[in-house]
Amino acid sequence: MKNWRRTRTCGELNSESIGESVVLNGWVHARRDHGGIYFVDLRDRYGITQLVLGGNISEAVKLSAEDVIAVRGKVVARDESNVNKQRPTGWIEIDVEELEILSKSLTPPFEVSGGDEPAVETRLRYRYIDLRRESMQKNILHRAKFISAMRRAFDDEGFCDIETPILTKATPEGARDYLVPSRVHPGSFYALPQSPQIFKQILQVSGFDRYYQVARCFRDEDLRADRQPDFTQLDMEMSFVEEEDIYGVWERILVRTFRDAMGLELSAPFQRMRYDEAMERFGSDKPDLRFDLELKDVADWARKSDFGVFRGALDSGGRVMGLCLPGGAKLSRKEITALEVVVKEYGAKGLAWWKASADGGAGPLARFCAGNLAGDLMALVGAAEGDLCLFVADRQDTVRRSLGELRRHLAAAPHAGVARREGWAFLWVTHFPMFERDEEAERWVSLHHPFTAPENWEFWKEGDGDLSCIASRAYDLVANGWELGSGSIRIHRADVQAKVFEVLGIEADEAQEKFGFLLEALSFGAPPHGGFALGLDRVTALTAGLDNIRDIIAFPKTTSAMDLMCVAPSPVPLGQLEEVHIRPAGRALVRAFETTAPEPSTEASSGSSRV
RNA sequence: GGGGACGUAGCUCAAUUGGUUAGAGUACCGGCCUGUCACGCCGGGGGUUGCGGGUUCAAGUCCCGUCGUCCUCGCCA
Repeated sequence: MKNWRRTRTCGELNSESIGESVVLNGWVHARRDHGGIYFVDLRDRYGITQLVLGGNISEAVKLSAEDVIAVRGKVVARDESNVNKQRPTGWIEIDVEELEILSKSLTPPFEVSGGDEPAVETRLRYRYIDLRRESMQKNILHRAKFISAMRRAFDDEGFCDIETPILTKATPEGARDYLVPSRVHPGSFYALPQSPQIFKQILQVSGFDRYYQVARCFRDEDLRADRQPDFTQLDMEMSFVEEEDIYGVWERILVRTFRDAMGLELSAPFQRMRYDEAMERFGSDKPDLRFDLELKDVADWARKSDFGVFRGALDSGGRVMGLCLPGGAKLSRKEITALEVVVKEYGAKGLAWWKASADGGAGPLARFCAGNLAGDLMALVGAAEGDLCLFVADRQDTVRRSLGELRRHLAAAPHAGVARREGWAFLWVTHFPMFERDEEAERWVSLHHPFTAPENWEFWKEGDGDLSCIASRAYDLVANGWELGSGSIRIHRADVQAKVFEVLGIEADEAQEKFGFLLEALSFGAPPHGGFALGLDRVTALTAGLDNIRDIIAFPKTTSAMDLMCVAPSPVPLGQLEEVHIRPAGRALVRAFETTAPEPSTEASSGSSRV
C-alpha cells in the first residue's frame, strides 16, 4: 500500500520549492489533453497547481472534472514562455510520477470553474458543489475569519462565552416561534429561541457581568434578502453599564475586528443620532449616511402657497416634506413618474415635483411658485437652479417613510447621479420609542422588546393615554443603511418590569406564567445591565460586498424556508407524530398519510423522486 | 396572505405577429493533437419547453389553474 497522504497543498508551492518531491491531493479543476502530454489543474482550498502528466501515466485519460486524486511528483520550474502570471503557483508545475484516483465524480450539475453562475435553485440543491466555487469559498472563509477575529476581541475584553438552550420556552411577544413538541409531556411544546435574551439577562443576575455567545436564533416569519429563519448573532450582555459603555466596547471590538479580519481602519467613536432625528432628516431608522439628500420640512412654504393638496395635509395634522436631487432637472417626465411609483409603494398618494428656478421653475408645482415663492421654496429645500425637488404631503409616518425610501432609491439609481462617499458609515441610532400602537389589536406593543428600560419612566407612570412619545433606552447599530444589530439597557427591577407588562396588556398571571422566572430572578438582586446583538450574517455579507445574506451562509433556505439540499421540512410518518402526541388535520393529515402509506411496487424509482 | 419577475438541453441563454424538424455556447461522449492554462481541430448524443387544463387548423409563444425560484408589501419583540 502506497501512502497517498498529501505533503503539501495546492496553493503553497512556488519557485522556492523547485526540486522538491511532493504528494498532492485535490480535485481535478480542469484538464487539457494534448495527446501524449496531459495537463491537470489540481484544486484544493488553498489554490490551484498545474500537474503535467506524460505518456507514462496511463490513468491520465480516465480523469474527469471533480475527480479526487493524489499525485506523487517533483516540483519543476516552468520555461519563461510557459509561466502563468495569473496564479501564484504559475511559475512551477508538478512533473507527475504516479497518480491515484481516490474518488471518481459524476458529471457535475454545473461547472465549478468559470462558467456562468447557475440559478439559485440549482446552487442550493447542490450546495456542496456550489460551495466549491471560488466566490463561495471566499465568502465562507471571510465569515470564518471575521467571526474568529470578533471572538478574540471579546475574549480579550474579558467576556465569558456561555451557551444557552436551543430547546426553550415559547414567548407570547414578538416573532412567531418555531415549536418543538414534547414526547414526555403530552400537549406541551418547547420553542426555539428567537434570541437568548432572557437567558443572558439571567446570567447578569448570576454575576457573569460580561457574557457573549455566537448564538443561533430562530424566527418563523417570512424571508427577505437579509432575513433567514435561522440566523446567527454575536450576542452580548454586560452589568453595571449605561449606553456609552456598550457603545464603547462595540466600537473597540469592531475596530479590532475590521483591522484583524480585513486590514481596514474604522474611525471611532461612531456617530450617534436619536431616532427622531434619523426619521426627520432621513425618513429611516437605518439611514445610509454615505450620501446627503436630506428630507426638508416645507410646511412654512405650503402655508403661504395656494396648493390645496399641501394645505389639506397640514390642516389634517399631517406634514409636507421634500428632498432635493442636485442636477435632477435633467430627468425626463417618464423618469420622474417612475419615482412616483416608489413613494406610492409606501403609502404616499402622490409625488409633487418641481424643477427649481428662481423664475418659477417647471413641473406641477411651478404655478404655485409665483414671485418670491420660488425663491422661498429653493431656500427651504436647499435647492439651486437645475435641481429637482420632490415632495410628499400626508400623515407624518407616510411622508417620512416614503421619502426615506425615495432617498435610498435615488442613491442607488445610476441616472440620478447622487454623490456617494466611500467607506463605512457607522452610527448608533438611539432613543427608540418605547411603545408602538398595534391598531389592529388595539393595544400598545414593545418596539424593541418588553425588557427594555424606559428613558423617561416618571412621565407616563401617572396614567395611560398616548404612550408613543416615551423613549426607550434601546439602540441600533447601522452601517451603510443596513441595520446590523440592536440592543438596550434593560429593566433590572421586578416592579418596573411588572409595570411594563401591565402597559403591554400582559395580565399579571400571564406574565407570571410566561416570564415569572425572569421576574423572580430580577427580585433576587439584579445588577443594572444592558447588551447588544450583532447580526453576523448581515455584517459578514455587507463586508463581503454581498447584497443577500444567503451567500455568506453555508446552507441557507429559500424564500419559502425550504432547504433544497436536504428537502426540509418534510413529512414524517404518523407513528412519529403520535409519539409526540400530534394529530395532523386537513392538508397536513393527507400529507401524513401519503408519507406513512407503504409505497406501491414502484419503490425502486421513488428513491430519486422529490416531494 | 397580497404584488411583481422568472421557469426552454446537465448549465447559461435564444427562438420575429401563434406557423418548417425548438437553436447557440458550454458541459458530456468518441477521435486527433507533446506546452496548454477559457487549449485547439473533427464528429456525436442529449428536449414531457415546470406540471395540468383550455382556445386554435396550428401553442415554447395566448388564456385559466397549479408548483417552484427570486424580489417585495404585510410580517419580522
